Amino acid sequence: MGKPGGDPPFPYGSLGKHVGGRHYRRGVAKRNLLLTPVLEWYARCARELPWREPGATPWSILVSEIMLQQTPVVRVLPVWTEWMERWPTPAALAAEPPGEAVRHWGRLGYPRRALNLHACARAVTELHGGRVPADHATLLTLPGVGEYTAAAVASFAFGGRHAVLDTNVRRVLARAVRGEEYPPKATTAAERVLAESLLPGPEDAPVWAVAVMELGALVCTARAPRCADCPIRDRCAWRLAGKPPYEGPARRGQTYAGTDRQCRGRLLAVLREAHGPVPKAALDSVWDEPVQRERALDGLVADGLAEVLDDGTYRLPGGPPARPPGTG
DNA sequence: GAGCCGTGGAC
DNA sequence: TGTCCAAGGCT
Repeated sequence: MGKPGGDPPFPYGSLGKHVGGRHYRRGVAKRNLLLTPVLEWYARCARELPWREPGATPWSILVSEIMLQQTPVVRVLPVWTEWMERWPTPAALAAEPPGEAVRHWGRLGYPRRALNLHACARAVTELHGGRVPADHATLLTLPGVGEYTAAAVASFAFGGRHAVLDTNVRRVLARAVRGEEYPPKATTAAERVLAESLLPGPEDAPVWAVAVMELGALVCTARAPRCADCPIRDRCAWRLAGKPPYEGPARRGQTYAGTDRQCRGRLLAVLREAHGPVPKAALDSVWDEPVQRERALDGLVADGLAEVLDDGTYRLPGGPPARPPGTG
């Protein structure tokens, strides 16, 4: 079986410790002029995050990526740490009922990701010999793993060469290359082509990916970019154009109060914090509007985030915690 | 492709 | 206060 979580042939933890490209950038292909300044900046300014350390396993990196979907790093850190202590391998999580993943998801948001991660653990255990797949196409078959996450895991856990196109990278490229303040609402083919064209050689591709993401997260931020601290400010098309404001349709517009989402969140919080099945009255007490409440509750059950018992009580799916022998 | 899926911090 | 945003994915 090998080491828990699998042996990463590529150490994510070494990403910040070299500024590479010595060979490839001498090649004839169109050079990525952003590569050297971004890599140097990353070596100097990258955050120290536990999933980037040398001891990180493919499993721990996969967990971090899914937790980080639409969720800030500072909120992921404590939950990721607890998960890694509790479930250091896919097999450890796979041995639990899915409800335990949901319970220990806490308030990270989008709790179906907890269910996805549990399903990932079982798929890895039952279909892939207990090891997180290294191949991008195989990663894509895992629940909750889409284009971005597959590229990120293949790149950061296994050293693959992929365009890793998250919201940070899209924003950096929109500004630096296209000269626009924000990228389009949905990822376009043009963005993928651009990201592919900027990919350095195999040796540098993973560092480049994490470095551009980090630049977007720390410097080239959505609201108040710190252009004075930017390693590519002299090449940034948007800054050189005088930072023209975003033109286009409003990019958001979702209220939250009173939505089904808020209702689902309230209901699930009750189940998470309970240590056993809860009577329906306990759920009724956290949301006044009955039609919406029933719809939301049915939705949670349909999504596999809750289940009804024969006596009409509700709980997280799959029963109580599985206690190891002798610890009850 | 648009809408949906949580939560909390910043401004 | 309300709005925007945070390492997306799925239907």
